[in-house]
Amino acid sequence: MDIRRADAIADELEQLIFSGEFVDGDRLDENKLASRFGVSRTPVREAFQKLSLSGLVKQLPRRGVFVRQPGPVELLEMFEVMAEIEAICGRLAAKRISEAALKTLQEANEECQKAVENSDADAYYRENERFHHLIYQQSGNRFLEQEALRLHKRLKPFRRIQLHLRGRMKQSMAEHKAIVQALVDASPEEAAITLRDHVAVQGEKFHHLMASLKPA
Amino acid sequence: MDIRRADAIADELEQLIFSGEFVDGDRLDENKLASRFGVSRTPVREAFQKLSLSGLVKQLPRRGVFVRQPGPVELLEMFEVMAEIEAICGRLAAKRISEAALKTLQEANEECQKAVENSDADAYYRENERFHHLIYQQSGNRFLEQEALRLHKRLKPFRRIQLHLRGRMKQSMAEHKAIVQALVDASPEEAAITLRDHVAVQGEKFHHLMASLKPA
DNA sequence: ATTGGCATTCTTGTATACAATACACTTGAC
DNA sequence: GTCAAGTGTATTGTATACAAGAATGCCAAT
Repeated sequence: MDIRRADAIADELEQLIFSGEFVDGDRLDENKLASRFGVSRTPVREAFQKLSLSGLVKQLPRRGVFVRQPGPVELLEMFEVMAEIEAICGRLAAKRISEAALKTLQEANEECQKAVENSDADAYYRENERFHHLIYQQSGNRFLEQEALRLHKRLKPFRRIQLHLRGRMKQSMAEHKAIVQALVDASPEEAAITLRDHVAVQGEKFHHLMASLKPA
Repeated sequence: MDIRRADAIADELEQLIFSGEFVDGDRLDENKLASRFGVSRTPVREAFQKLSLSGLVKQLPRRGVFVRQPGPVELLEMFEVMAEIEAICGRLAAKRISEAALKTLQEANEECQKAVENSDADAYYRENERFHHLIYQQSGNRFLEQEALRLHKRLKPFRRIQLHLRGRMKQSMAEHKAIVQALVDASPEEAAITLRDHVAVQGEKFHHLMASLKPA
């Protein structure tokens, strides 16, 4: 086990919420979770603190903690913000990216391409993530990078779903090409726009997907 | 005292760090703070969790928690992000702001003007905050609003300092006018640019201030 | 039958006790 | 005299014990 169990438990709980074991509105029982993880309530409570700050759970005083999954509206809002954040990263990266990083970015993109050809969704997902993280990094603003990573992580489970939509991976690749081109050309506004659209479309796809599932 | 002392302690510690009682690198002693607040270590530790997630302190496992004030570089990065976030709020608000909110915004701005005429820095600070919060709100994106508020709060102690620079309030007012005009005109890009510059200049001013103080 | 009040029980929030690790100081050897 | 190793102390991390508030169920009254 880890040195600091409270942190490990926070991660595990996060996974459990992402995986759907706990859904919106569920109360997280301190005692049950404590015995489940084989620890006392103390580290479980410390984990709750962390989760509540990330927004995954909500603490009602003297009532307990409840998992709080974003609804369709909030999700759309989050994707909108993600799109804008990535646009900022792109705008700054276009001005600041190094030649070496540009090369690495192109490599990551080629790996994406290969994954598309092999219809390997997992590989695509992995390389796509690397692609985006590189752009965050090349914004040259560590604070921005951290914020982007935070939000990216938060949207992870929702982004994954819409990857399996027909033709999405191919379309996404075309968008990547445009993004790389903008960075090569060192045109900040083009990079911002292409990245914004690239992410915004994810939000919209997801929204459509939700809408088509809801009436059922 | 409050019902939930851990939260109250988190707030108090935040204030203590902002006020400068604890400076960068200081170790926060659980026992000392516990007896200082008249509680046990438990609520103090819970408060630490919160603070570490906001980035005000850093937890080294088995070593303790240390206050972590951003250095000049990180501060500049944070202001850069704040500028971009506000630009986004402005762009969206220009499209979505209601007539009523526009009126309220103009009122807040007039209060700012009065404060400038009276050389009332406190009043200016208060109304300026209201002005910006209104724009966050009128972005029509609650999630974005929350994020903007979070960062705004984080930068509070640093923004306050540079308000006392000569002529800053007057210049700031001119910028406010341009922002309001852009929102009235419903021109998203103009709103984005004016807001970005308005905030970015704060970061630069602060940076200059720091630079002029550092050699001492 | 439904509603209001009381009591019981369960859960959260805090305090204290215990365990384990890191730091400091001392002591001894080279 | 300096460095290293070991012991002791202090501090963190976890478990348990206790206190206070909230939820639930039961009983009575309308």
